[in-house]
Amino acid sequence: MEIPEKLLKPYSPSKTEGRIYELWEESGYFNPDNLPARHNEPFSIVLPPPNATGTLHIGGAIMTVIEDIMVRYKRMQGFKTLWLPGTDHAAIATNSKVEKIMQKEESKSRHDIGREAFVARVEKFVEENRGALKHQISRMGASLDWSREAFTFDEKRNVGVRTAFKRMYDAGLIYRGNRIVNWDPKGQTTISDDEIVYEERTARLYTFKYSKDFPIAISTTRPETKVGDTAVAVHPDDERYKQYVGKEYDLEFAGAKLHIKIVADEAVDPEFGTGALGVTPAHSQIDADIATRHKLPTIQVINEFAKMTDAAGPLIAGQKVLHAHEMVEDWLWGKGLLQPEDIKDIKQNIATAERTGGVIEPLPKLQWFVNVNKTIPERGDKTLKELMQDAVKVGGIKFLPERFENVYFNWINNLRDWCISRQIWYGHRIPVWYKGDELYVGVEAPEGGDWTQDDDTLDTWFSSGLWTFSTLGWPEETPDLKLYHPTDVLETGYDLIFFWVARMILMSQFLVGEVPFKTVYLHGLVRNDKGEKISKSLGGNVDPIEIADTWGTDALRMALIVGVGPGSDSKLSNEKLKAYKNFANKLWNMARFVMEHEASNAKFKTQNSKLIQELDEIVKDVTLDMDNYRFYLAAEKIYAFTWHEFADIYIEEAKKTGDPEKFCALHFAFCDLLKLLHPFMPFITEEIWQTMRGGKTILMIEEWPV
RNA sequence: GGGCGGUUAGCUCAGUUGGUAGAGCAUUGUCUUGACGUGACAAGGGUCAGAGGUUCGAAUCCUCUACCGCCCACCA
Repeated sequence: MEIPEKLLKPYSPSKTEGRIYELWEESGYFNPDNLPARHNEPFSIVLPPPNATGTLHIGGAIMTVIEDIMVRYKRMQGFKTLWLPGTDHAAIATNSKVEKIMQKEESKSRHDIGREAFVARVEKFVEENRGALKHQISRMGASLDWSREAFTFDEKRNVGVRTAFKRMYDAGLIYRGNRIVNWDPKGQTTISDDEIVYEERTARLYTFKYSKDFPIAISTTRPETKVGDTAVAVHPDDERYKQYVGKEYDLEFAGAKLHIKIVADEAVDPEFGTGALGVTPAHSQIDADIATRHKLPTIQVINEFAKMTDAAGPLIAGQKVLHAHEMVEDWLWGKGLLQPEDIKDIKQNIATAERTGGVIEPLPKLQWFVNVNKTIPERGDKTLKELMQDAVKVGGIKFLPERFENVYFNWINNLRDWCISRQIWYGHRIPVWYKGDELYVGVEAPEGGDWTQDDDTLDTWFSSGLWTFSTLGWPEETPDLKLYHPTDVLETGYDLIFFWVARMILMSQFLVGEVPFKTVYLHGLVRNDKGEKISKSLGGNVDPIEIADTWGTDALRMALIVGVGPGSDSKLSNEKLKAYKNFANKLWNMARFVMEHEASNAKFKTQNSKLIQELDEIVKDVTLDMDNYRFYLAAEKIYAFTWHEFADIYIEEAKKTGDPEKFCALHFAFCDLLKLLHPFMPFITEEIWQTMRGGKTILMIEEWPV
């Protein structure tokens, strides 16, 4: 056989990859509707939608690669394989990113340009980014069905979100309530419990009495909030304070008039500080809980701008929280209520907002919530919490690695009602309209004038939670939805268990009445040579496209996969990339050798060939690994066999003996090895296949060897 | 305060149900052999964190300890 010119030179990814991806796209086989008839049984994965804010980072690359491996494997096995792409509008992330850009470039805030102009601006930004993102995902070799591409904020998904809201509202699972929320003064919005990042800081713990006459000393790190106190709580068994429980005191503290009741509550730790807790119901979740139990009044003394309200009293009203802190401290010194020994440094976890870094200020606010503890008659009187537990306990969802199931259950046990309304502008507007005292909830705006829609938008995870079925056409009963839902595998990073995996289970269990997926494969974080976290926010950015340019996409894929089991963090090093780049070239030369020595006329008996016997073993072994999601092992095994058995032993042997039967066996085995390798190194294997077969068939849909 | 993960060759990591340790890279030596020097052959290198236990036998199971890392939690 004549050897093409290109095989005489080293393998060139840059001259190959674009052309091969086009070949695949033109074949139409990314779309399961176009697959040959043997592809019957469905297999589906939805791509975790990358944020439309930016470029593909290394975490997005590993996600893409793992899923592409699964999908290519299943497609070759004959499944009607759908891998559905999309992007996430990532409401809060995008909103704050555009705000940052505007602040930096024009020193303007979103309030300066108004809602409409701001949203238009964000949409423009998103449109520019989405195209780039698609290109980058394709560069990884992703065999995604682009004809079904979705966006969490497109019209169809919008209908899905409004429908979900309406159905949950009608079922009493969504309610509007005045409760303590996590307020981010910097981002000017509420955030959910999961969007809080705790930072350890040293804080000063002050111990003092409200006034000379008050019998009990309290401890606090935030004296300025004490103007909002309505009680002092002690442990019921605390002998020191038993005589005071039930008594009430009127006093003046830092210019504010307080009415303090002494209450006994189990939540108080008698060992901490003085064992007495000044209860500030408006600005602490635990205090709010105590206040509810003891029917205490709530006084809001801090506003949305982290300034003291008028209720804080004339001394500090209008002051910023930090300044008020100093003023109250000064007041305490001046009144002789504080001595140097009353101030201690303690370690404290301070709550900050994930996106803006702003210090969270708990505030009472009228917001929308998802009730996770309400029983649902149409779902067997279970609560959302229980439905989420059932999905894993009896619904058959398996986590990989299994240990994350405990993490999941632990999260559910601690779950409170989910605050879903946000005061940012970019996102799904809450489908609620008001007219006077009337309230209307609907998929579309109510008929007639005078209705005003709720200003708030929904938590971005509300729409992400619908992703497995909103992408398939829900709420319509589409053929796609019937065929591909529940999806087979959900593959994502373990850091998204709470944000996303749990929310998808919640939404699917209630809205569709089934689990959203059967297996959850969780990948770890990719770190650099030094073991540091590679992330956009921390700098030290590693661009997967740059790596693919330098080493070839196939080498990058192998480097990301080999030796990296689910759930474990990994390191990406140049040594590893080099090793697999070399492997690609080795494979290239094997192809040349096999083609040069093709002995198509020779007869050979496979049962007599040791190579073929060993090949059978490796096929069985690798197939078992693939079925059990051990891609890191499968890849390594094929690599080792191809190089160190097939090439080092069998090619050398054939060279020495010149036996035509041996060359024939080589040819046969090499074709199977290309198939085994294809999910991992799709570009070079397809390129070799095309060269050997003269473009007659396409490796992507060849049958997986058995 | 709970929970989880890690600790195996210089480096990065495998080791699926327990049977006297493996890979890649790195190091050293040999090979200017027409598939490939991005190669081949070969060599060196580990008391599998420590202690105890179960077992005929443990890197692998159990207990404890140490260090590193992560997650969760309403100690104000």
